[in-house]
Amino acid sequence: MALMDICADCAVRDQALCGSLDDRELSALNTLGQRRRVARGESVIWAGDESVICANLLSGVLKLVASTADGREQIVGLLYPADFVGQLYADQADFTITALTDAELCVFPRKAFERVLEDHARMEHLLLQRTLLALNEARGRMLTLARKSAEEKIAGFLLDMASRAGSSGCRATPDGPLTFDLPLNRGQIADVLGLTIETVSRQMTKLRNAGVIGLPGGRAVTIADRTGLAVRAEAG
Amino acid sequence: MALMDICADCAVRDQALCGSLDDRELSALNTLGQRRRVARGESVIWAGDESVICANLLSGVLKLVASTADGREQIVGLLYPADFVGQLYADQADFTITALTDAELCVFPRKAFERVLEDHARMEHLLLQRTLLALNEARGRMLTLARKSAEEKIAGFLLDMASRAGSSGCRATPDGPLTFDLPLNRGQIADVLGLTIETVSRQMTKLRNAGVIGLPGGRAVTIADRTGLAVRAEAG
DNA sequence: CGCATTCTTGATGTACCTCAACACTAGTGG
DNA sequence: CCACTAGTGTTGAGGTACATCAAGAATGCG
Repeated sequence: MALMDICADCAVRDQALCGSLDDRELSALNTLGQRRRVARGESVIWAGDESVICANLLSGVLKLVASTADGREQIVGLLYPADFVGQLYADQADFTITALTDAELCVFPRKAFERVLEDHARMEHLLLQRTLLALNEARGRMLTLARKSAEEKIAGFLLDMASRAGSSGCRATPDGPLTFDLPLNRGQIADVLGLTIETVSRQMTKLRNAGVIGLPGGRAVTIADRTGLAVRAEAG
Repeated sequence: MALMDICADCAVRDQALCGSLDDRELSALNTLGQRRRVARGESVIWAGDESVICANLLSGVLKLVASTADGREQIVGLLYPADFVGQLYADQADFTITALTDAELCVFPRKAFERVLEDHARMEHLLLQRTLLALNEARGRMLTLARKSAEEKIAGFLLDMASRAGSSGCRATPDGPLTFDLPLNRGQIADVLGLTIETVSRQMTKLRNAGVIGLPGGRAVTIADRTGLAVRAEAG
């Protein structure tokens, strides 16, 4: 049956909220869910619009953007595969959600998903735990945004991205040099860290000149001296 | 019975998470809960310590503080009566929680409270909704911290505090002058907004000189021109 | 009243922003 | 294969908002 197929070949079947459901329960969600591809740069949800959909992210990276009336922007969260997308129990969306890379979603009508949640305590419990984690992360980020220097912000960000890239590759050498591609361009990094493009660029070359990282070209970064980076992330 | 008494005279019985329980269910919590008074300045939970307790806040205001290794601090949240206090499903506390005013708590062992939550889907649901609200607020605050000017931060903060003070008093004149006491001193306001004491002070007197607010003395503030304040909160 | 704390105000410094030019990369079509 | 272009990243010069350092002034408590 076609409906079952969309979960059968789901790359995040076990990591996403759906992981809490058995095959029988999953079929209920199946009738609601719909696969959707979005291109890099395309928005999934606009701040201010009615909150009608939510989704599981299957592949790609999304950004969660808050902005002022006069157009200043701040990325308040990044969403990775298996993350839950959207605002439940809210009439309006507070943040704009846009694809940073081509991405694939499993989209649900918001209200219908909330109803499913009501009947599945384990799934709601998982969502609670994720939300608590996200809240802690957001609060940690408040400290970074408000109190850390540009150098500390960049160093911390690169460590974050490295651990994320490293975990998926499951490297044998946790302390050796690691090279990976950033999913964000300089402007987006600036939007994450509350800086400007120029400051991001300058700090990156400063770290390269210090021999702590390498910048082989494109969006690639190599972590040459992880402890050096960690030191700069903590005090500056 | 003495156990029942601690809920019977609870000031936040209906607003707190317990509001989701009927009298019978409440007695179960009763056997776990314990009233505790804390003095202004006293800490309830320390960052890095094992997360062994949680609580409902009955009266007073608490601050949630994140800090760097070298002592820079950021208040990442304020807790008011009926708010839930503590970190569930975590071994360690990530933030220090300290009383800004004398306060009263209804304290529970964390693990025991988690077990109660398991059996009471409605309470867990309430907690989820609160957590989602807190997450949205934290994300909004990220925009403020990273992208707004000192004037915008102060104006927005005063509007926040005014609406909080106004709502409890249930004023008849939403647009007339409103006077209230800030629960925070200048240093704490600075810690909330990611500024310094001096900048907070300067911006306050600037707003007073502009006729937008009055500073009658002590920690009192009067909102003289709410729309003027709102304008300054949005663009500056 | 006297002492400690908090708040205000001033002078100076600096980290980051802004504006501007240039270099690199990648994709397109001749 | 190489110009052509648009997007992205780098580097420089200069400005500014806020921090820092340093005195006083006001407040509040014993």
